[in-house]
Amino acid sequence: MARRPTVYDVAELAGVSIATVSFTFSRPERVKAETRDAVLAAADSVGYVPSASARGLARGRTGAIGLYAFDYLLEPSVPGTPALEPARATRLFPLYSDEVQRGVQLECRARGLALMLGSGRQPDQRPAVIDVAGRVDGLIAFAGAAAPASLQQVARRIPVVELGGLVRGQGMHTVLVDNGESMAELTRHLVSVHGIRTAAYLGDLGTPEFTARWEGFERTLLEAGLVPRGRMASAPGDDRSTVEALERVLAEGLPDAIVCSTDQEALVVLDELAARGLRAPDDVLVTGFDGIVAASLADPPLTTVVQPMEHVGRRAVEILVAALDGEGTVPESDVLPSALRIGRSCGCS
Amino acid sequence: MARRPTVYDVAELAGVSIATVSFTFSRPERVKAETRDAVLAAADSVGYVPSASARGLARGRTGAIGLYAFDYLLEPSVPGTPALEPARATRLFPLYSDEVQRGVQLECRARGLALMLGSGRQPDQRPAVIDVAGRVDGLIAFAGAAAPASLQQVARRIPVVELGGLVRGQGMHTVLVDNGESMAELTRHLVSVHGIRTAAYLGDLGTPEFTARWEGFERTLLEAGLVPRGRMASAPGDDRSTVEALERVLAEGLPDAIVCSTDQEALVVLDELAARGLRAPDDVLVTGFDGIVAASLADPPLTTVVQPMEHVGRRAVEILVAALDGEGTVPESDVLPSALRIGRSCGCS
DNA sequence: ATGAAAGCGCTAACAC
DNA sequence: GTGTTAGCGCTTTCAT
Repeated sequence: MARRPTVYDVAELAGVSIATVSFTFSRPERVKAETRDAVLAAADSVGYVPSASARGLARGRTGAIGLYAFDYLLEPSVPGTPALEPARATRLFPLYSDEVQRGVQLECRARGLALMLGSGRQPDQRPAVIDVAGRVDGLIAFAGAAAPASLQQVARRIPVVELGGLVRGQGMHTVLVDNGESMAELTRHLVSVHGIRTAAYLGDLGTPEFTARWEGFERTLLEAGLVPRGRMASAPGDDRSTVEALERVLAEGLPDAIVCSTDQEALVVLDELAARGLRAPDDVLVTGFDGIVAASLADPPLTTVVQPMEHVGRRAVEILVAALDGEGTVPESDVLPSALRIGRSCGCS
Repeated sequence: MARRPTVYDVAELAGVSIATVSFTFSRPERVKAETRDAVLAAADSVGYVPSASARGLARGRTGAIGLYAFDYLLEPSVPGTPALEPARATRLFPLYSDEVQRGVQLECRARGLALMLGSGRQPDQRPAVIDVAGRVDGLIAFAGAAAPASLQQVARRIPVVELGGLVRGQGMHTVLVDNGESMAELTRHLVSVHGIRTAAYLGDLGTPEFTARWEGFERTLLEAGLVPRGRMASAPGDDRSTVEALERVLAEGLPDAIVCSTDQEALVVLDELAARGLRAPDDVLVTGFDGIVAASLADPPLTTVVQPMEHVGRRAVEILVAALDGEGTVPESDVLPSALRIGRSCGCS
């Protein structure tokens, strides 16, 4: 590849100084029209592509924001071995994080911001989130995707929005839904409309959002005078953990309902129940959380809590931009509305 | 936000030179263990986040690749006015480009590459693709998303993979399917299995891929001794253009089949036919191209050509990486296999 | 309206 | 094994 032409090449060809070249691009109105034309012509003729690295270094800003996400878990751990059967992986796309990412992308496009995507699985030792943070003016991260300590370190330098996270200090913001109350509402539906007496919970406590869901479930059952079975550990994206959790539930005897912390897990549960000759809602009620596309397409369609996923992503960008403009000194924690969506998996017709 | 600590701060605190700090991160094995520990401790304590701009400038490489995509057209042109009714926009996600992007993302993650996302709609005058190109070591672009001239300019400096584009010179690569033959196969199916006599074509000639599709259709009809109706201009993502194209088709009298250049357009056609009391395949056969998720979910499911979208994205990254490693001096044009997928919209049961 | 020059933070020879 | 130092390409005062 040819050496990339620089401002020096353009300046020389146009017969001006590099400062003039720079001004031509950054503040065209400050340059005489004919000078500007000469510079632009020179730039075109040498194929000038400004270096974002140099510009970023000089300006102290990159003009990009970052999105730090989970490693999908769709990548095979052993190359050549699919981590997930293609059919299932395909059926699940787009997941929660994909829909949120879409919102982030759309908002970035609308604002002319470049978006840097990063995720775990970097080969080196430094936390990958630090690497991404070094490339951008502000960072959005899914809670649980990066170590809280790393994120806090980053937040000391650039604004951070942790999706579904806790605000813990300066420069840290968050966008989320009221997970506890949403899960409580869903659980109340099962109790009051479907009269369940026993319910199992499948899920994880790895993030504040997940914890809130479990607590919303537990609290509601207790309020209804029912005794929740203990939580069975299961993680979205790790189907085996979900299957094992389900097996433990079944070993204790079929409950009236199986409440899952995410749609992704609920869909696995539906599949596994079917494989055992059981069917929702006839044999057991099943619910999810998130409102991903696959949830509505499932048979039966999942009863779930729909999160405003695109909106979550857009809002995160808005908060970041405000923070970059200096308005965001105060940590923001934005709670967006979610909605119960009744499918047939809970026994409703 | 506090001033970001630099190598100088870390070096001072650790009592070493900045070179040692640099080596500690880039080649840890070249540094004595205790020195390394001291540096890492110092870095941690000041919250050091290396500047990718400075590193990129010094190294001449950014460690990121770029993906330049269309502006979705889902953004309202007049703020506040949805460009597309939410229901339809949602139903269509993920589109062809989303699935390809997913492949790019997955491959980047697997390789520890950062991914820079860019698209049109930048507020300034310089082509947005130039801006993205300045930020990365290699660029993937959807054909038609950027002006060919800009892309060629970029390709003189960094390797470029134009998805579905033509290879026009050094540093330009492409990944695509055999659009002409695939469309021909689809058309032959309509002719030989369903015995169509008249067929209308809805689509665009804006990219080489689209042109090849039209030609494959036209050629096949002529070979079968049928006279194709002229192509009706319609663009995916611009629903109004598709609706108008359909109106022109209907004004000429209902053909046996309506062949669309993309699933996205075919889905609009199905909707609009329904709105006129017409139904595929009873009143007219309808086909698409791409194999997006919404195509299989449509009623009736679309007969279409399925592109290996995720694979296209992954392959593009592979080509770029090879080119960056210096193996890619020769322009590559990679043709991936596609497959006819029979739905019910063509009249098959 | 334009130019000179001092950085921006890091890397990589090269010297020690 | 570690330090010195010269850039990398651009922006941005400050002069002119």
